Amino acid sequence: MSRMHNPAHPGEVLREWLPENMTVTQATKELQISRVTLSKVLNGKAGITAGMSLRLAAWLGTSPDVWLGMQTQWDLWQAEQQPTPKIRPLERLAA
Amino acid sequence: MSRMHNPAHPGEVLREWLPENMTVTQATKELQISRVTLSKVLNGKAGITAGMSLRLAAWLGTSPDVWLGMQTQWDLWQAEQQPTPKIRPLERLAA
DNA sequence: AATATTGTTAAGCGTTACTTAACAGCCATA
DNA sequence: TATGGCTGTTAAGTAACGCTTAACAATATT
Repeated sequence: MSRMHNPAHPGEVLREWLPENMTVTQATKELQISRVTLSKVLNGKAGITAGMSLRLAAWLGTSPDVWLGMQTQWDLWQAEQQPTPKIRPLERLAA
Repeated sequence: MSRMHNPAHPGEVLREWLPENMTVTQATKELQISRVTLSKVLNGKAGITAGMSLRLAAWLGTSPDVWLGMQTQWDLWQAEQQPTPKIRPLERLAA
């Protein structure tokens, strides 16, 4: 029992946080990153790093954990989709 | 107001989860990774990836989020220690 | 004493996030 | 119409990181 739905890529969510009229170029000036970097994030071609989450948090007034956590969940789901080797649970001694 | 203490590296925490008598070599056989990989994680010379967190979860009977979340918090703290560019908060229109 | 096993370091490979340069598409203005 | 400035995306190059196998010194085993 865990994540069952493909979680949205953080870039998709980020899109919704940008004001309608705001261009990518404008946003990158505020965030002080290159246009390319933001473009790739928005298109799901790059992930959100810790540093990026700090920038987003400072700019959008959220917690950094929101963005980084989203990325984490996405990474996890991706990893879950790949065949995992069968690992036998460690037998712990009862306390 | 946020993280103020240097969070422990996930590898340090992982150490406490390994049974006293268990060798790194043994653990890596269970986890099906190389000795080097686990060694580096335990010594804080590598992070815990999504795939690794799944392995640990399967083996130790925890949620993967525990390990990946720990890594996330560590990454965030590291990023916070570096000088962040001053970003002016986005002025949102009142609803 | 010789051999095996431990954990770590070295070296190489593949992936990814970042940058700047280059590009095609759109819009304004001369 | 052309021309120049803007848009967002792609191309190319660099640096960092996680992973592997090979090699090593130190310790344990036979």
